[in-house]
Amino acid sequence: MHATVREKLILKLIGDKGFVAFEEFEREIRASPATIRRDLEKLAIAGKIKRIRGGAKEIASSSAEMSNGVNFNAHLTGTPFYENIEKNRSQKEAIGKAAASLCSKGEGVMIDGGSTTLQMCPHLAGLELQVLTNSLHIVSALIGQQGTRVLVPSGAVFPEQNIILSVFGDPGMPRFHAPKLFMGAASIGEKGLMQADIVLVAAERRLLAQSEEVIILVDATKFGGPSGNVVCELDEIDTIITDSRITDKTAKMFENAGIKLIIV
Amino acid sequence: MHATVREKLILKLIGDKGFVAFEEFEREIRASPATIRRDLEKLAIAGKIKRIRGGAKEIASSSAEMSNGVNFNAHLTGTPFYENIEKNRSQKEAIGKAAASLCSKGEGVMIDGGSTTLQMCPHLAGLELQVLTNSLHIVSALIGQQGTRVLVPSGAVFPEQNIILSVFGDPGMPRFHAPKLFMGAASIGEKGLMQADIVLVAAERRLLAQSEEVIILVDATKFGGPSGNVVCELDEIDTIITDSRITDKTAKMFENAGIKLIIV
DNA sequence: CAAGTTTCAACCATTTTCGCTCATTATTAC
DNA sequence: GTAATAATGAGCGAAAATGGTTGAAACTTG
Repeated sequence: MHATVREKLILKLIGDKGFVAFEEFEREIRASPATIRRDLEKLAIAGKIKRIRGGAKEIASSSAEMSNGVNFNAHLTGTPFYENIEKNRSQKEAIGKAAASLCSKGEGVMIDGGSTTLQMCPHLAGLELQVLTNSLHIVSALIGQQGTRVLVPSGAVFPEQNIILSVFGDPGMPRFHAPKLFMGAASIGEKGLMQADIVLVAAERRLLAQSEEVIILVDATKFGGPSGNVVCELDEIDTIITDSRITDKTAKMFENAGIKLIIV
Repeated sequence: MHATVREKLILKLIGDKGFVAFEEFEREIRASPATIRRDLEKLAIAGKIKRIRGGAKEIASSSAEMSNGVNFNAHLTGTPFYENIEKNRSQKEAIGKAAASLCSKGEGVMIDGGSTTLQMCPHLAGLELQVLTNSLHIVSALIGQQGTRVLVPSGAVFPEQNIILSVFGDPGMPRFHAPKLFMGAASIGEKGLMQADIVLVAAERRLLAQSEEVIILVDATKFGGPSGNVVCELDEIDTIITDSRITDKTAKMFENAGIKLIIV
């Protein structure tokens, strides 16, 4: 059996079942264990699959166990990302549109990555913004827009999250300072804004340091969610845009913290 | 059996199954293995098929192979860039492979954007390189590779060329310094290396300033091409990788300029 | 936490495949 | 008909892929 055939078969098996045990590969593929292992390693290095002890699984399911954070990685492989996009889609669209309407023509803004902030992008066309973002998803969403200037910081690309993050400790984009920062979140509550992934935390803190007005985009399912890593306290947040499913109690809590609430 | 008949048969077999093992060619074609190999090589050079060890497969899945990252190219479909990828494709693949073999494990390198340098990327998997690039095409080709670290400079995204270029005049990535720079070209001749687009010139001069060894990847159709903007003189170039269609006269000219020539 | 089991990666031997050279055969030109 | 050129076939050394073995690492169980 030839290498290309084995490769296709492996990808097919994993595509079907999500996870495939090594034993199953041995059964399905007419080749020695050593060869199968080599194939798996090659595919893992190429980023097509993820090897785990006892077999191999698709890339996507690795981020599914990253619990409920904004799933950037899924954008790479397809289905789970679209699930995430579809989740609360109409709310996210409305939130994104409202966020876009806060931008003035020609302004410079920063946009953090996430499935909610991503929904801003279609509405930014024609505003002639200068957008600084560290998210490659945002870059790809904005790159075709005429008149929108996209800026990125220097740094290393983190493929799991698809963001650019300077590893030197410096901001990576020293000369840019924006009045507004649009940011998503895994969850938000009394203790502040939280992300599940610490890489995202590091990235977002960089952006926070360079911004004046912080605007958070979250659908109402994110309130009081599971614990995570605190990105910032509530008093660093200026505005929250969310949907109407927010409870009065939660709304009151944010208003007491001095946060402006926009409900769409 | 006549050459033209064999050729048609080969293309038919590959068209049907996608991948055909060499053994199968031997069975279907009444000719010696040596002849079949020669036919395959001819077709591969012509860009009709793709040879791989153990047989040959169809050329398809050009971007599918490397598009497991974010799609920065949606706005570029139908542009000259895609035509360029197909032009002299097999030569570019061979050149890219040779260029990749110059990299040592764990090394830090810079890769300029272009349809030829893009062909390096699949061969870089597993080398655990630190790659600095200003080309989003290169980023998306490398982003899925486990172990390959991708670095980008800060700056504005130029959508026409899909590159990141600092508009402040600074290098955008001050702390990175790489031993090797891999670069393409629109044409190259006695006056030096040339690009048609002045944005590319600006971007490449930044990279040149941070590199020690400059390696140029050009297929042989680029020699003595049309006039353009000079990126650098010949004496700044250390190595040129090209295909065997280079003329003796041109080869002599480069060697006289002290350039090491690698012909694939 | 210790013993036992499973899984894995690294190593080496074997097989397969490839590119090169050279001899042979077919084709063309004169 | 003969010479010259191109195409084909065969053999050989090098490179790549594969298979098997072994010792280490990770996980499990008592």
